[in-house]
Amino acid sequence: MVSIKDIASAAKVSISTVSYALNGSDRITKETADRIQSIANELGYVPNRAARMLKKRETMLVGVFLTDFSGHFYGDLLFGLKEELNRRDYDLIVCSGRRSHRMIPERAFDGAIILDATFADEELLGYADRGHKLVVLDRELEHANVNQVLLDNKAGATLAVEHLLGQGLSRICAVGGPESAFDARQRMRAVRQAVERAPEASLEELPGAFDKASGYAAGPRIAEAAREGPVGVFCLNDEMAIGLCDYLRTQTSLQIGRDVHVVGYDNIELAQYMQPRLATIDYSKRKWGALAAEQLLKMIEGEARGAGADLRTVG
Amino acid sequence: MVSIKDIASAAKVSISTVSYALNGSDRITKETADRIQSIANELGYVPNRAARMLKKRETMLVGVFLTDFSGHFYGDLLFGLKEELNRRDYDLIVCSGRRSHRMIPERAFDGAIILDATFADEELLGYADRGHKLVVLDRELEHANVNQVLLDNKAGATLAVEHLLGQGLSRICAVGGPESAFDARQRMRAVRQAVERAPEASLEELPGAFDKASGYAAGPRIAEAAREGPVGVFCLNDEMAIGLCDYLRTQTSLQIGRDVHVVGYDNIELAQYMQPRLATIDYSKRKWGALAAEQLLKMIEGEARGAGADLRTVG
DNA sequence: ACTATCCGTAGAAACGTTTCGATAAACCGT
DNA sequence: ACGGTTTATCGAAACGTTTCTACGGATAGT
Repeated sequence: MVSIKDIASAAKVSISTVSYALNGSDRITKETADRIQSIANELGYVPNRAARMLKKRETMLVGVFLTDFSGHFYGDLLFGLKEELNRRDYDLIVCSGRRSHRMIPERAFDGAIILDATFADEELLGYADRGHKLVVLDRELEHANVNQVLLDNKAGATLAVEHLLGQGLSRICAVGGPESAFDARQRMRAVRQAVERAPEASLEELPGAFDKASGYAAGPRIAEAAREGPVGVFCLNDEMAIGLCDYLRTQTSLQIGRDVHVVGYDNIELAQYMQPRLATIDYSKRKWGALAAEQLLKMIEGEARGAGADLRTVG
Repeated sequence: MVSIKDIASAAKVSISTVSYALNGSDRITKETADRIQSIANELGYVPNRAARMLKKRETMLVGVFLTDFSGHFYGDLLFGLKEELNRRDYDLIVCSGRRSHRMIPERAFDGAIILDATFADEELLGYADRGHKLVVLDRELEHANVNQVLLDNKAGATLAVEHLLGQGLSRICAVGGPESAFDARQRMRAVRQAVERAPEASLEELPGAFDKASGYAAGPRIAEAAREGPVGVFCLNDEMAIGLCDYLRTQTSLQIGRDVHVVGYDNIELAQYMQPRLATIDYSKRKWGALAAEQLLKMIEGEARGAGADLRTVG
């Protein structure tokens, strides 16, 4: 593999000159710089990322951690993230699985974005304590090295319940999320408040885990409730709503939109292709991603500047 | 950040001893090794990935390149990939976008898996020429450093057409893929052959680009054809099939499954949630991913062994 | 013309590992 | 007790960069 050294000997200059030239330093005359540049191109030189990482102590890489690659949820989010990072000359890397967590302490990137239930809060705090920069998505975590990008879960869940109440439904079911999920707790709290505010509305809470299976599992209880008249169901995310619809359609003769009104949350791509189209709470995932990137870069570059890279002893 | 050096001085041994101990070499006595190990744990030592990459000239990382993160297609594939790689102690990294291509020549990973239309064949061959190991998914590319993992597109497409013919449909439409896509060409060729084999079947080919929009765009022509009796449509992938169904449902009164029979390809997750469920050609994406991983590792590790890592002059 | 200043380039150290070869101590058999 | 072998540890070089400091030559000022 051709290295800076090869260019140096080909151009009959020192390796430092090559380095300066290739990085566009004005210490080098334009002519030598151009000459070196073209020799580098000729030889097909590409800088070695590992060496640069090691020396500069920065990677220009940001990792995003997802619970899994199933992906329905993440397309737009990742798009937003990537765009914003690329604008600032960073690259995005997507990771999943417990194994890959170690890339954080190994300094494989300059910062990480966490949307991954396999990270415990304590684990994240541990990384933050050691100086790693993190952004957590829709999770509560207080630390100088952690930024949070939260959704307005309260507003969204309230909207969902009011949508159901507005259709004249007074018997509301809510299918919840895992106890550990911050956003699930926020949404459910808002549901309770919204139902309480309505004079004669009633609420039944059903357990869930944010996956299709739990929506399906909630089916029987909801079908039973629907025997006594139309019922409004708010599933705390779309996956569960889809699971529920699946149950209702295949295992009962209840009609969605008449006997049972379902509303989900997140507006995943699948939602719009359901028949009938699933009612859901939408928010801009792209913007969410861009915001997360911005928060992370603020921490990364903020420190780089703050550390006084340009301090020099004078006189 | 704590380095091997810190451990060395804490343990009052040389850094080489620490390195050997931490890597489980039998040059070091068990007692010292244990002592060093526990000191490392105490100090919270984590090896620096960049340094190790630089020195060992390997990353234990594999990159997979996708056209975009939209994701419907990739969940299971990535799962299969990741599982297989993890079994062999490699980590998986997902990348997208032209910018990130450069990570290949920069040696950011030991090999890459390409399922990304933004790579031109020549670009890939260029990398391969420089010694980078690649696996291309459903793409034809001959090179010593490139392995291909192909799908049996011919069998799948034949199955799809025969499914339609078997339902008594004799007027077949096929919505194609981009001209540059190898799998699209293979599928379309099989379609033609299958139709020709059927005595009185006719085929109409419509252009497409593997996205929902092109399925939608094919709608008017298909609706027109359906006025003269039921027609069978094979969309060369599910995305287009879904786009077509969307058109038929919203813009016409034709009934899917009666006036128009649609079959797709890939069995993406969305397919099973369509109403009615989309007929499609299924294959194991998980297995596909595992196979790709295996092919790549064979090249990577094959070379490592072949290069005689264990050759030693004796006598 | 002689020193002071500046400018372009070179030299060398450092980043954190791995690993080859060397070295000193301990062991063995006779 | 002595050479020879083994054993545990150490020293140093190397991976490919970046970047601080040094240096020599040209230019400019008086």
